[in-house]
Amino acid sequence: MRVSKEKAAENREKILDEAARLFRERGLLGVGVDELTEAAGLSYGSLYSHFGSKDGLVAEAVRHASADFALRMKDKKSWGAFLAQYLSPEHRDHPGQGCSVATLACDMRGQSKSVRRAFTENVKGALERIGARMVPGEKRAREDDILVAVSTLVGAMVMARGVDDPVLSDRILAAAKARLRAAG
Amino acid sequence: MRVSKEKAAENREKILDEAARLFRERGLLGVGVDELTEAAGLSYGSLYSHFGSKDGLVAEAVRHASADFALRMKDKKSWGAFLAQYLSPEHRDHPGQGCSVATLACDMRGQSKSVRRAFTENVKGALERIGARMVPGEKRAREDDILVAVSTLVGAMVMARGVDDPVLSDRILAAAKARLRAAG
DNA sequence: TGTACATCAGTGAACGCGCGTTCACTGATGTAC
DNA sequence: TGTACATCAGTGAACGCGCGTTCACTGATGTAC
Repeated sequence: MRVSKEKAAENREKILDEAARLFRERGLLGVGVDELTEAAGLSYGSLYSHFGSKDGLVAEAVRHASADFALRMKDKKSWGAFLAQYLSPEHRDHPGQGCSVATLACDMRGQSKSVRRAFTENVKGALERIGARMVPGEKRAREDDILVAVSTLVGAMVMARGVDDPVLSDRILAAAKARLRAAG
Repeated sequence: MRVSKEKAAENREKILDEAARLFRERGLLGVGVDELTEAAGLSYGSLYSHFGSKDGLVAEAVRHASADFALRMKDKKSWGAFLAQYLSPEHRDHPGQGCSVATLACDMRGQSKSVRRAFTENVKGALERIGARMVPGEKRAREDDILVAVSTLVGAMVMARGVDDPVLSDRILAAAKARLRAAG
């Protein structure tokens, strides 16, 4: 049945929230449309009213996930505080609330142009936000320094999540943290 | 029909070769058993004679992919030669012959214990082989330096492959190369 | 060396299952009069 | 303000499709005598 415009906008936002979380937790291929809409308290048909297709939802959810993580990191203003949070076991163990670049980079394989474009925007946004934190005050960090720092952050997180050995996983995060602290 | 032991061993190896390539190209979820066996010139039933299940094949193929890449990099003896090859656009554009850690790290999400264990062995092997190249002669590189170098290599490759913007992609590789050259 | 037969690598029809998508339908919303 | 009705967000049965797996079968291999 029809619902009010306010309720419809709420429902759309709820689907995006759940999609941004579930896609980061289990990957773009790992979550089906029924589970996405059910998590938002709706039936699967409503996804097609709002987004046209799963691919359409994915493109929006990728952007939504990036905005969500940026918001969560907003209070980590210093480079040290940002690093400590990013390279923490908590971030590693809760990808659903974490960095969308680290969780979705590998999922870009075989995705549509619009999804890849959304992901690329996420990367550019992350470079900008992280670069702004690397040097206090006006002086901008060198572009290469930012690229290398983000590569190290993402690589450390991806590997720490991939390995089965908790000791090695912790060591990967700690090593990256120690190194990047010096770059700030 | 039954085939000779030599032919059976050959067929098994052919399946592993194709699986190691296809899994790196399109992900562990991106290739089905019919395609895997067809690429090896066999029918899908034969996979179950050799490996018991797709999961069984995946665990062996993950190891196989790592050994394949190690062999391809064997002649890149110096740190500089290794870096130039690893962070090249050629490596980025041909994941099927490339580093299994960079291609399969994100695919570990939701995999079985045996597959994750095989992947973790790959990571440890990569750390050892890369560490050996970082410092010429006897002196061993510091453990943290190796962990950071591998994180940066993997992160740069994962991001360079994920983004849609070829200029940004090249810049990610170049920045990591310039930085890591100094660490060698 | 020749024959009989047990072994087993490989085949492919058939299975249940979950996927993304379509579309006729429902009924509250919001508007026209 | 009250009534009639067009709109459209949301529903869920049904679709075709591809997946991983099972299993009865085939027939060349390799062994026992």
